[in-house]
Amino acid sequence: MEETKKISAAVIRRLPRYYRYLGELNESGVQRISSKELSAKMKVTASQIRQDLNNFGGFGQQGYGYNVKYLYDEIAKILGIDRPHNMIIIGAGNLGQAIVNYEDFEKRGFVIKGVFDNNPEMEGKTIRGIPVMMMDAVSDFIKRNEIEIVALTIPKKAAKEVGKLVADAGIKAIWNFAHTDLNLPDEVIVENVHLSESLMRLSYTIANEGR
Amino acid sequence: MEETKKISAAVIRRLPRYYRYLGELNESGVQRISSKELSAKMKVTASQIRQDLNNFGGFGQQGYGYNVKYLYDEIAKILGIDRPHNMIIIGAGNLGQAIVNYEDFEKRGFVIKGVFDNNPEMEGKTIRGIPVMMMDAVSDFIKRNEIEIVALTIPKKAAKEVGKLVADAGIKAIWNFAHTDLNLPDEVIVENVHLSESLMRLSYTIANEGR
DNA sequence: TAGATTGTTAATCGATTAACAATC
DNA sequence: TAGATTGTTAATCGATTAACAATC
Repeated sequence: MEETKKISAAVIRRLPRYYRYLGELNESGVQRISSKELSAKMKVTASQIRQDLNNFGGFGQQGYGYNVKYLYDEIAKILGIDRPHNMIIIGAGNLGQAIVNYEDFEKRGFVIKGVFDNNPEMEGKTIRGIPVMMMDAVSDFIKRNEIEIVALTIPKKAAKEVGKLVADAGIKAIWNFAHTDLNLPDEVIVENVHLSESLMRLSYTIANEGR
Repeated sequence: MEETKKISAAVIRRLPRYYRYLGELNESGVQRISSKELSAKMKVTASQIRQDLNNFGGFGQQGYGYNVKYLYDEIAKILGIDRPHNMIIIGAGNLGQAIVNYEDFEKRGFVIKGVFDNNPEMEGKTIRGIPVMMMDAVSDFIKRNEIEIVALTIPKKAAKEVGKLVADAGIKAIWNFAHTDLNLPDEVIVENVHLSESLMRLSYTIANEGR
């Protein structure tokens, strides 16, 4: 709530990657690391690492470097993954099922409480033990189960409408896999995963390689 | 091959979004649009649109704006999606199947020629008519079928090794869904889709909202 | 203590926005 | 022609890198 300075999107984009590397170092039993060593591993400058981290506090120690486990835990706090987040999936197609079945999200505290679809044949089924429900139940479910996040894995055509529906139901954030922008009020957080755009960037690089 | 000036990653990141909006305008029968109108729709500045496009050429006309269909086609060329790209999927799990079943990629010219896995039970099966083959056949298949792109939808543990395998087989680009960096030679293009990092960024925004 | 490495300020580099002459 | 809007240069803003004093 204090909100001193605004953290740039570029920094936020890098944070999960730091977190991943620190997690791996921690797993391997590494206890300390300097920005220089980490920079070599991650192929970024040591200066950038120090600048990025110092947006959030002084986590290191002169002459020593950073304690891996400590920094790892601090970044978890910054990322807000030091506590669970309730999530539902809307769209029980292949992609929705892939997300449900990918257990690592749950390990990170993203708890999938339900899956929703509008195909009556799916009703009553479960995916990895999680019940599939019909769309008419979604608003109620969000309110009663303190759902913070909706993963939208439905076709583009329906996405704007369903986005509005869950926004009205009080969802905090939408993880949007539909190939469209949702155009919701500013207080609804939207994180887009546009796979087709990613594939086009790849194609661009192929077409224009030679760097 | 002429390679005049280097296009920044920021511009490339925006190109597919322009392409998407222009496609939609074209579908709706809109024939011309000014940078100002487009900027209002896309919520970017008109200046940025003009600057971005002028990296690749003068596609507009003073006093008129841009011809939607023409610009759409030109961006397709820039993105290299004016010709087909052969692709294989390695990893026939939920995510791999989701990509195979998502027909829009094929519409854009990304032709999936095969799916590979190391689970013997999958051998001989097909997904949307595309055969699932075993990993020992992958190198040969790449060479014989002019495969340009590999989508890697396998667990992190195996990803580096398989990445090296397909790089050695002469693949141009890897669309990497594994939660790891591949560390391949520079000539191999890697486009990462790290879903867990996307979800953490979303979580960050929840934890630090109030902008 | 001497050496190492952070935290932070300053310098550089690059990207975005503004402005406007060119021109359709 | 007059009005509109691009293409492009200049100004601003922000992000990255370099440098180094502080300090463990």
